[in-house]
Amino acid sequence: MGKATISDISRSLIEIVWYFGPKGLNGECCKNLTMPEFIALDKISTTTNCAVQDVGYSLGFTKSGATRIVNRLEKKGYVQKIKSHEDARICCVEITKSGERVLSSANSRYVEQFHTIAAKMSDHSLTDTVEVLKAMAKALKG
Amino acid sequence: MGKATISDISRSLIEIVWYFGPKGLNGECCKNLTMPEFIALDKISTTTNCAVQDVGYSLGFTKSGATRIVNRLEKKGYVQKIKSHEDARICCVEITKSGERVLSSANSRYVEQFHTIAAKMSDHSLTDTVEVLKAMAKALKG
DNA sequence: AATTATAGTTGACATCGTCAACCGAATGGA
DNA sequence: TCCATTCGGTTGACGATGTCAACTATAATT
Repeated sequence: MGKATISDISRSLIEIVWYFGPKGLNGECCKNLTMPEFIALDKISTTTNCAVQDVGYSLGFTKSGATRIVNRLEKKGYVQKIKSHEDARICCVEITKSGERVLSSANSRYVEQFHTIAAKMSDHSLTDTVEVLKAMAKALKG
Repeated sequence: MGKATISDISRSLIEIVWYFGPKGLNGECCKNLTMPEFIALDKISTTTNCAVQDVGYSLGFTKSGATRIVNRLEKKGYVQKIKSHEDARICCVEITKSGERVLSSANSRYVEQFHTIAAKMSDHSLTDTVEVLKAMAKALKG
């Protein structure tokens, strides 16, 4: 038996990340929406005049990768690209009605998954758990 | 401006997952080790007579995918495959010295990243945060 | 002994993101 | 004003990664 080389916190974090990440949840947050698409769609829905590159920034993709993921979302009918009036180089990406439905549905499913897990954490209240995760997410940006 | 369609907890969880996941941390937990490889290596290092499929199970991969990731690790010199004596169909995957070094190094880097974030969470002690994450990881398996 | 189940491998394939080269539009200094 | 540069976006070629289905070999069952 090899000794357990990695620490508890690493393993816990990785398990969480793997479970809620791109490969977990059957590889899709929602029917027809991968995790990066989920993130992109959220970014688009909360950003006015969202340029293609803005999507790339929030995902850590190159501008090429940004174009590709936006195109995929467009093909699925969840967003549309509109040339900016102020600057003709920029494409403003906007979420469609269909996109909003899918985003909302993905969110529900994601939250539901989280609640299922949180319900099993007998030593921690849902509120506490949520607070820690929110604080952690906030710390990522600081 | 589209209304923010998704809930805080979804967004927080996703941000964490994205940051500590396959795409975050420069796409590699450690030089020359992707996130699935990290997980596989940990599984291998803590499992006696680890079959190729066992690696697949812990990642949620098909047996084909398991073969491929083990082969990749073997090519990098981090594991070796040994035919089982009891059952000639089974390949026991074992971590090498080099593999242990890399795993340990990836772990350090991962823990360090976590501590950097945790240090910024002024409202939550490191201990509390760790406890919540451990409990959450445990709940995933229950 | 013949059938069936299991572990693993492999070829063909789809997905996805990067890199580098490119286009067109904006901008700024001579 | 003209030209060089910068900037947003797109595209072709590519590499990485995982699945599916077909296959081999070994074990277990009947």
